[in-house]
This record gives sequence, C-alpha cells and structure tokens, in this order.
Amino acid sequence: MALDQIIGGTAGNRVMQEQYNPSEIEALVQKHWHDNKTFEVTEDASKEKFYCLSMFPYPSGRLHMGHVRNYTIGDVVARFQRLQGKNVLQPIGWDSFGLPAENAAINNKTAPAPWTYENIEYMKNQLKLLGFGYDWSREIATCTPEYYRWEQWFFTKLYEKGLVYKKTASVNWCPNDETVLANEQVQDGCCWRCDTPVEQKEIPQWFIKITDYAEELLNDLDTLDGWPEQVKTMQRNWIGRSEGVEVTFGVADSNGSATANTFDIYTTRPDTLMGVTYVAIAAGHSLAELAAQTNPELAAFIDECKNSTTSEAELATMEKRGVATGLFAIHPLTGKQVPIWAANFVLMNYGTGAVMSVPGHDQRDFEFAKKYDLAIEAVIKPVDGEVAIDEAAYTEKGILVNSGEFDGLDFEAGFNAIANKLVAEGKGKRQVNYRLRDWGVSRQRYWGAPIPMVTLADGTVIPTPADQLPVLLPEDVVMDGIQSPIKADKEWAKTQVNGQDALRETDTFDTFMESSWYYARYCSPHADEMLDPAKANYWLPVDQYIGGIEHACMHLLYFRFFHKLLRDAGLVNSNEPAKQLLTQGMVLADAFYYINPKGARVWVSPLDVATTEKDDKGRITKAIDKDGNELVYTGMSKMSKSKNNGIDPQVMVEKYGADTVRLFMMFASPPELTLEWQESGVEGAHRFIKRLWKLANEHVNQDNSEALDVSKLNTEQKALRREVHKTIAKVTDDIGRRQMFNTAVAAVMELMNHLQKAPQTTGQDNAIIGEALSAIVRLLYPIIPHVSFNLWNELGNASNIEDSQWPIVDEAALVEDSKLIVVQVNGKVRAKITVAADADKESVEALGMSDEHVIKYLDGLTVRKVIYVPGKLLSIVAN
RNA sequence: GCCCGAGUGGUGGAAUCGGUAGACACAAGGGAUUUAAAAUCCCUCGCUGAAUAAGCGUGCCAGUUCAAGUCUGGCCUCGGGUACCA
Repeated sequence: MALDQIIGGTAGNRVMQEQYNPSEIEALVQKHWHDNKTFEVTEDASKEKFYCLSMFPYPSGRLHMGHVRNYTIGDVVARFQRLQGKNVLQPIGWDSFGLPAENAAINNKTAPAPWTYENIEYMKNQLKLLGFGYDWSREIATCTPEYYRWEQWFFTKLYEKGLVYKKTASVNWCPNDETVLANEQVQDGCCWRCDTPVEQKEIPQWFIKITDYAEELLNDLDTLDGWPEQVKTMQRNWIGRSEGVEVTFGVADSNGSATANTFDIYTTRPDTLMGVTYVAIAAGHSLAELAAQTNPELAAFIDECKNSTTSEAELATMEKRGVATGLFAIHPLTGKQVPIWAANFVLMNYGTGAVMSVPGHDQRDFEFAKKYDLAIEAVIKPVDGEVAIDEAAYTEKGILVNSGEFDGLDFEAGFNAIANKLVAEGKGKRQVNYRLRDWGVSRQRYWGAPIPMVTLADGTVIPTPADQLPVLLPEDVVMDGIQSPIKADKEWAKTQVNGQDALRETDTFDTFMESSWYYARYCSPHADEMLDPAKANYWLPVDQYIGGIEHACMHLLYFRFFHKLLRDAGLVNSNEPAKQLLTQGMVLADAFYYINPKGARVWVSPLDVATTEKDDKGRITKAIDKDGNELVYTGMSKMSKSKNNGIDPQVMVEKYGADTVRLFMMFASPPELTLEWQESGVEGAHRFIKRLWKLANEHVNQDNSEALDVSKLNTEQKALRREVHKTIAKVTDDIGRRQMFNTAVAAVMELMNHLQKAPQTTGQDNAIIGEALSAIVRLLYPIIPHVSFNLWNELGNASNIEDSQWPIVDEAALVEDSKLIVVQVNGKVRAKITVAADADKESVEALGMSDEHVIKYLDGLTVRKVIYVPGKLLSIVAN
C-alpha cells in the first residue's frame, strides 16, 4: 500500500497495515504536521486560548531524557487542550547564552557561537523526531541580537526608573589566571583549571532592585492557586520576610573608654537582648580593620577570611572561627561592655555585617561561646519549667528572666517593651527585613548579552542610548580559556556617546535575564519592539508552565519579578506570568562500573551491559559488559556523564519509535516524582501499542454495519460499555485536572484488557468495541499522537484527529444497579455484600449483620456502634 | 547548617476528601503454541503458613480515630535548592 494513503484517507474501503511500523508512520505523520503547519497559531478572539509552555532547553549538544520528559508532559497537555477546542500556543526556543558554550569552545577549538548554532540545529531535529507539536514559526534563540537587544533596551528603562544600581560585591578570583570563577569552577576552594587557591575579590557590579518587589512577590503567592504548595513555600522562605529591630551599639576601646564609633545589628529576637554576651562582626567590617592595625593576630585572621567562599552551604557547614578584636560593644540598654569578635561566619555583604550574640538562646552562638570560653547567660525560660542551658541553647520563645524591668514578660510583650525602649532612647528602630537580596546581574564572561552601559570620558556612567542598541556581542572570536574576548580586545569597549569618547561595559548579563522574559517574547517573536502588547495580552498569562523543581526559587522568582516589571512598564496587563505550574522530577537509570588494572572505577553504560543474572526475586546479582568485564551494580542514579548512565533518547526513538518512548515516560511514574528508566518497561509500553494496533486491525476487518443501539444491550454488553465510559471519565480527570498521566494510561490498559476478552460475535458487540476504540484513540492521542493519528483514520474518520473532539461521557452508561459494600467488625474486613444501589442504611445493616462471617466474629460481643458510609462501607464496633 | 520534598511487594507505582492496601505494568515461575527460537496467549505471584484457616504488613517510635499509606508529634535515610551550572 502506498504510504501516503495513510494520511487523510477516506473511510472503510482500504486495507490497514497489519504490522505496527513506528518509523514509517512517524515520519509520515510528522511530515503531515510540517506541511500543514498544524501547530502554527494566531490570535483568535472567537476561541478560548491556552498557552502551554515548557522551560526552554540550553543547547548543550544532544537532547537528554530530562528534556524528553519535560517536553512530553507539555505536549500531552497542549494536545489535550486542543481537543478541548482551545486555541493552543505551544512554542519552543533556546536558552543559548551560558558558561558551557565557553568551555566547549575551548575544548573544541572553536567559538561559542558556531558551537551553539550547530547544537541548536541538531537538537531541533531531535525534537521533531519526538513529534512535539510546536509552533516552529515562533522559535527564538536568546543569543541572537534580535532577542537580546530588547533585554538591553529594557535594562536601560529600568535604570531610568531607578531600579538599577551599581555597587561592589565579591566574586571568586583566581590570582594565577587573573580571572573570575563561577561557583561551579571552584573545587575544594581551588581553581578547577590551575588548582590555585581561590580568593574573594570585591568588584563593582550591576544590581536590579528585586527587593523593591519583595512584598508583592510574597503576597501574590496567595493568588497562585495553580502552583504547587511546595514551590510557594520555598519562595516564601527564600524571600524570608521577618519583623525585628535594628539596634545600635556603641563602641569602647581596649581600655574600656567609649569612642565615637557605633555599629548596627538586626535581630528578630529583641526579647533576648539582655542576654547578649558578645558581638560578632564580619572580617571585612570597618571596626575589624581598625582594630587590626594594632593586632597582628586579627590582621592575619582577616587575611585568611579572604580565602573564604561565597557559597551559603559551605559557609553554614564550615568550622566557625573567630578572633577577639580587643574592642568592646556598649549594650544599648545596660551600658555593659561585651567583647567584639571578628568571625568567619558573618558576611559583610549581607545585612549590617554584624550580629549580636546570645549564646543562651542561639545554638550557633552557644557553640562559639563554648569554643572560645565566652559568657553564656540565660534570659528566657520555658513557660512551664526551669531554664536549662548547660548542654544546648534554649531557642524556643518563652518568659523573660534575668532581664531587669522586663522579667516575667512573654515573647510578644518582651519584644514590644524592649523595642519601644530602644526606639524611645534613639538606639533602635523596628524594621521589616527580607532574606531576599538584590539581583546581581553582572558576569565577567564573554558568552552573554553585553550590559548596555557606558562610562563617558568625564567619568559619568549612563545607559547606552536607544539608537545605539543593540550593543552587539562579536561572534567571530578566539577563546584563550581565561580572559573574555571582549575584555581582552581593548578596542572593543571604545565608542562615542553624545559626541564624547566613552567606554562600554565589558561585563555581560546573568543568563537568568534571558530566561526571565522569553515566555512573553514568544507572543510576538518577530516584533520590532520588545513585545506587541495586544498579542502579549491575548496569550498571557501562560496557562500551564512545566519545568524542573530545581528552578523553584531562582528562575521562577526572577520570572515572576520580570512579569511585574513588564506590567509596570505598561507592556502586559496581568500580575503573574503563569497560572498553573507543574514541576517534573528527574530521570534516573541503572549504573554499573568495574575496577580497571590501575584501581580506578570505569563506569559502563547500561546499554553496553551484555548479560545480567538475577536472583529468584529478580534482583541483579551479576552483570557482565560486552567486553567481558564483570560489573558492580550500584542501583539507580540520576542520568549523568560522570556515571556514564545517560540513555540517548534518539537511540530509543530509533529502536522503539517516539510513541513508545513517550508512552513509557508518561506511564512509568507520576510527573512530579523521579522516573527510573527501565528498558524492560519500554518494551512493555511497545507491547501495549502493538496490542492496540492489533485490536484496531481486527475490528476494522469485521462487519461494522450495525449501529450501536443501547436499548438492545444485554447485561454483559452494558457492563463493558460502562467500563468504556468510566475510562473516558477517569482519563479526562487524570489528564485535565489531576495531571496524573500514569494512571490515565493504566485506566486505558485496563479497558484494553476488558476489550480483548470481550466477544466479537454480534453486531452490538462490534459496535461497542468500535465506540471503545474511537474513544481510546482520542484518549491516547496526547501521549501517542502518531499511532492515534493513523488509527483515527483507519477507524473510518475522514477528517484528521487534530480536528476531532475529546470523547464525551454518556452518564446513562455509568449507572449501576448494585453496589459492593465492605463490612468491618472492629476495624477488620470480615465480609463483602452486594446491595441494591439505592438501599438505605437499615437494610444494608440488616444484611450485613446476617452474614455468616459477621455473625461468627460478633459471637459473644455486644454491638456498641454501627457506622455506614453510603455505597461503600459498614463498620460494626462491638466488645 | 538552613529551606523544600520523598520513603508502600523482587521492581516502577495505585489507593483523588480518613473508609477493601498492592490497580496498571515490569521482573520471576509454570503452561499452551512451535521442528526450534522469537513473537503471541493462559495461569501463579506482599510475608509467615499445608491452607480458600489465621495472623502480620505502607522507613522507625509514639499519638488521635469505629477506621491511618493518608492526620498530629518526634526521629532515620535518600533527593532538590542554597543566590556566578542551567
């Protein structure tokens, strides 16, 4: 049969292909979608819109299974919504600036631009092989000037609004290479290239005032009903709003004489103020530097702290160390002097660079005090108990003690009394603080969007004028692996602004900038402005956003922040960028290694494992690779280069077809959990498609001339038809509301098991199977679109499945005459009885009590209570 | 360290609002078909147990309830994030 007959053919009179041949049908269906521009959409006011967006990929070279999972989920949602009759936008593009391109360019002796563009071409083809229904006419790549020029333009607008400022901030500095390192490029405190110990260096950088929006970003979380609670909780904690008091301490010199110096600290526990026994300041604090002039030990400590880290995780777990400065802090209420220590866990960049220490009621302070033999005082006691701080700090809120006039107050009263007194005496103020810090967007790297700022000859710093945008990043460069080409080439920065000589900024933007607004650019990807407000407001907000949970705090917060910036610039009219969010889990695979003669682990790809032996429980006990090495099996772990357990999606598509890969991905686990890649499971998914193909093939070769007539159905036929409509209801709910694609697939598999056992003798038998297949093909269309496309036409439909409608539940088919009731005696299931669907409590209870098992278990007992859950359960309590 | 999740048979998972724990698959074992194999089809399959009896069983320890995988408190293990990987 000519292959093109499969597509758009007319009903009935053709011979269906008996064998399921994925590569043939997938190529043809994909060509049909391409030729007919099936997924290209425009604004259409007459239809409800649906914007389905998956987080765009970084073009690393090849698609990995994490991408396949993300994009399959997105495609399932988009195709489902299309059959609901909506105008569905599903775009795709490339997050194409970033660090990996620079590293790859150096390794491959090329430049980041050609490496990136080649990867995009390759991966684009891979996405097409998987059959994702994207509107390719909207494809964008963030490394093109057509994209980043608007980001530069918007940044200058933010500058004009006062939302951008410059300040110094520390970076990881390799003194040997004289270059800035990303946190990832620092390994065990040393440069990954030359192993030189990394230092902290303060350099001027650009910041965007996200803290101006902290309150709104926090409050609007309550409007995001379609976001997982988990993500909202993480963002709330990340923003970290707290109410406290900023307290000013005086400073006394080493002789105990008061000086003119003061410093501030911030605390959320002013109720513990009377328990301050020392104060800790950052090594970079001006007071530490002052004291270090006459204290060589302190000077050495400050010097050492420069080799510290910017990573919060390391900072929090490293050994807490400090040195006394010899200076004293004067307590704002008691006038008592307590020592000032310089400590490595206090950072100059965050907060005030100083913290008050209450070792009696803060565990970190307690441990530090024990280590350096500092005083520990108890000023809070439990509401109903005595103070006990010998072993650990008492960190709960309680009643104030040893606090003079504040004794006996509880947390709230103590907080207020102490705060009021500090305010009255001019030694403090109440303050709302956020953990969230302003967004540092400067990167000292080449492969990013140049920051559109210039320094004029007279020293003033201004935004690049709009008519000089974009500031183009040169693409034809040579990477030396150390210095950014636009920093190395001293000519590049030279320009003219307002008739003056000027120097361009040579830093580039953080790549989170590009990923913060791409969703809006998709609405008008070719507009000669940042975005076309009419189009943006038609499509936005995104109805469904899908991506990894690892983005919960950073990308997803910048994304929300940028939307509010766009709104305040008058470009969009909504408050939030995405209504519904789905965060998908990682993809894991088996990992195997052997030890080579040098004693090193050699990781072997699961695809190169030739034979495995299993015990009687099916657990892998022995594995041998194709070269005969005996392997150690380490279980499932995240697909990664380091364990060589990445499975190439393209290899799987070539072996089983895209539909099988998609089906396995959706069936193996719910989208939010991790997914374990099991090739045997993939084979199972393939087997299921073949069964469906076979059943459809058998059906179309039957005499299907008799139409369904529900009045003619016998009990068995009614029961089968009830299964069909129960399945439609379940799959609709599972995909549309619950987003549990795994149970949707399971429900269809269950229905298929019923259908395969059903008789195919009478006209009504065939009519029910025909109705069932017509439903199944549409229910599975979002997941296995190529197979469904074909079978839809084979079943006799003249138009294509993309123009069909989602199956509708026949409520009458769901009605049951009888129900199964579980009978429990003292919480244990003792009987199952069948009752009429409309039976009342009394009759169910009477029937349950007369069951022989129930009688047996009630023997000698008195019934105390009977609970009836209608249509479900009868619970008898007796003793 | 801190914040957020997860933990259920040999395995992935199901149980949607506190109501039959183990749906649907995978693996394993047995059988049919076949000259043989592949493919396909049928049966068994939480643990103890001869059992279709009975008991036990959702990471661990307590608690609430007629009833807990599900709710509460306290732990343990694993995973994600921790501001320059994206």
